[in-house]
Amino acid sequence: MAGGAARSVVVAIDPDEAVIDRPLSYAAPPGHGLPPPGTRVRVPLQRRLVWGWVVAHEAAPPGIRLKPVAAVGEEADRCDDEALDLARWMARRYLAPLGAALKVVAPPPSLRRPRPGRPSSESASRRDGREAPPLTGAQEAAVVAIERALEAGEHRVFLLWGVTASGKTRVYEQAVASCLAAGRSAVVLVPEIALTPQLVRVFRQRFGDVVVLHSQMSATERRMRWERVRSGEARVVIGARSAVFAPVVRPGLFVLDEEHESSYKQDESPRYHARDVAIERARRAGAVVLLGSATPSMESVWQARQGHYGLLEMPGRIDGRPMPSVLVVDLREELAATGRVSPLSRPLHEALKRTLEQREQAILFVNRRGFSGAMACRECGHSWRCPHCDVSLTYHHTAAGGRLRCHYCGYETAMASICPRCGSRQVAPVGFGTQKVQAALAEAFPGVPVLRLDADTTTRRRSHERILEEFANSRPAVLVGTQMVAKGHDFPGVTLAAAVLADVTLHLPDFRAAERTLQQLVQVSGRAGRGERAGTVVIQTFQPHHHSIQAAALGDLRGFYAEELAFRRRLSYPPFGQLIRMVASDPDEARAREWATELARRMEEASHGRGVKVFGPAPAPIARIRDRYRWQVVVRGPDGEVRQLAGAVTQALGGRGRRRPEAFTVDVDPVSVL
DNA sequence: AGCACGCCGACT
DNA sequence: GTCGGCGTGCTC
Repeated sequence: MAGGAARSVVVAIDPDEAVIDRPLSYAAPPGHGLPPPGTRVRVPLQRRLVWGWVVAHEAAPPGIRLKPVAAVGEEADRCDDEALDLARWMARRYLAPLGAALKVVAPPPSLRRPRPGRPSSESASRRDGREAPPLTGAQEAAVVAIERALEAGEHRVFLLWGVTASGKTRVYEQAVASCLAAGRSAVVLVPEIALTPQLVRVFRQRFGDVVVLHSQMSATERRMRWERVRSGEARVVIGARSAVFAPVVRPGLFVLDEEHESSYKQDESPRYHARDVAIERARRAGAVVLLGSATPSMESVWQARQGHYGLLEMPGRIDGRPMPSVLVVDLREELAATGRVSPLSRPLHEALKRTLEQREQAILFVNRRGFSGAMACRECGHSWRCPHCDVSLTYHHTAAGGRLRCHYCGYETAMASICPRCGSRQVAPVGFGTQKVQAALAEAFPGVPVLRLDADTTTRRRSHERILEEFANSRPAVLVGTQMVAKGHDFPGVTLAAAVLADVTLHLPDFRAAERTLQQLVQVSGRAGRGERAGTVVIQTFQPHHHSIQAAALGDLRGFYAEELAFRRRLSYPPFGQLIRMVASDPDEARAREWATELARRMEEASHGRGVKVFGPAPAPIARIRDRYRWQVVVRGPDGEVRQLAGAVTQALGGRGRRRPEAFTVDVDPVSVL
């Protein structure tokens, strides 16, 4: 480059190719100008070539001979300015590397050139005009409010707080129709796409060309669908978390169904929350966000109460159907009366019997997969633990006999019959998981189909759908499962829903424990009585008077939210303050500990007088996973401020000096501090 | 002195 | 992720 101010490009390296914590500078490719920001480029790094994205231009740093960009990617793989700006926002908002943020907003990699013009296997013709039932008054009111905002083209966020079976899906559907009528596109997010085939069917029938995005797609398929969205050919997208980045043309509406679900938070870098990303995209595009839930997050309820979100309430079920009646079973009394704790208490057994005799269906929610909780020795209390993680092993029934399995690293070993510590043969699994409940049901109600839905039964493709379909077609039948049974299904034949042990989530050392428990119980309850016949709910617990359980039983959500918000305010927890969790992990415990200690010291030092509180350093609640020791620091403080502080401190610490731990993660707004 | 190995920091 | 530099500790 001859004389003058030589310019160079700043490139963020694709984090899958190399983990580089700062962008690197390169000279223009030989014989070309500087590729514009967003361009995918291949650049030399040491002795290889890696992919990255141009993120800026700058004056070439003096005194360094820059290597030139080796190749420029295709125009179709370029990140447009909108996506690039969103990535920059995410990197700041979540203290994530820009490369990681770009990875999720960029066009998915195209392996082969997509054949143009060939319609994708899923595309369907438009079938508008389906006979839809008329809207209820509450639905109508909600739709009108949303339509007004859409017509005005203004950015608004609505919280659609409707009890289970109040018909929220119909509101989404109408909102999408209005959005399309306004010439704009809509993105509908659901917690897990595999669990919502019904929603997809309804939307296909109504809107025809609906693009579904999910993680089990091949790369080619994903790219083809993505292109159809970007071109404006498809204007309705349904998908899980990552679909929030769908490159819709003129976005007008973002819907988040079950907005309180923690699956909207990505648990790897960039640790974004789809709700926040949707709101940010909508703000930039002048679009509407519709957050729907029967049990909204504390954050959204607070925003609505502050008047920042419009509140749309639907307090009754469609067709005036009654809310189910709830029975709380005190397991302490069961224990006293029967001398043991069975997953099926006498009242639950009775309720199941009635339900199955009437050829109706039941759903049982169990908090733990596998057969039981920990394996323990009755004589000396010894419990079997994973040699690689600080957790108990869980007993599973398999074809190969009893196995003890670690739910964190997958370690597995044969079931023991003798205690290694005291030699006793009195060793048995304690507590119960989905497998044990399934077995107990099969024994108590021979001949009745008992289906199980959990992480162990849904490893294969489409297994979710198959299990749910089989359940839908069997009467009587029981479905047993982990949280996935509670998520938004609409089985009109279900008249009984039960939480087998409601307390489990209450014991977690997490400030959201009460909120989670309430949400789970209300969602479980919501599965019962959605059809013609009224529903019954059974909640089994050792703490029948806990406010989460009482609120779920009485349906007193207002009371619960008021109480819980007061508690959060008192302790400056979200939504009244922001949390950031930082975890250092390393095979060498001292290294993890020392890093966390230095981090806490610097945070403490920098936080003076800024209302920031530092917790730790402390071993993480699960202090070791896969032989990595984990030490954490949690900071809490005013929104934004604490983030800025954590950003500055981690960056300073990341410089030279102390030996870095093998992994160091920063989680802004963690869903749990576990 | 010469060399293998593991650890650590840097990568434009 | 992957490379080279360097210190440690062993061998010739």
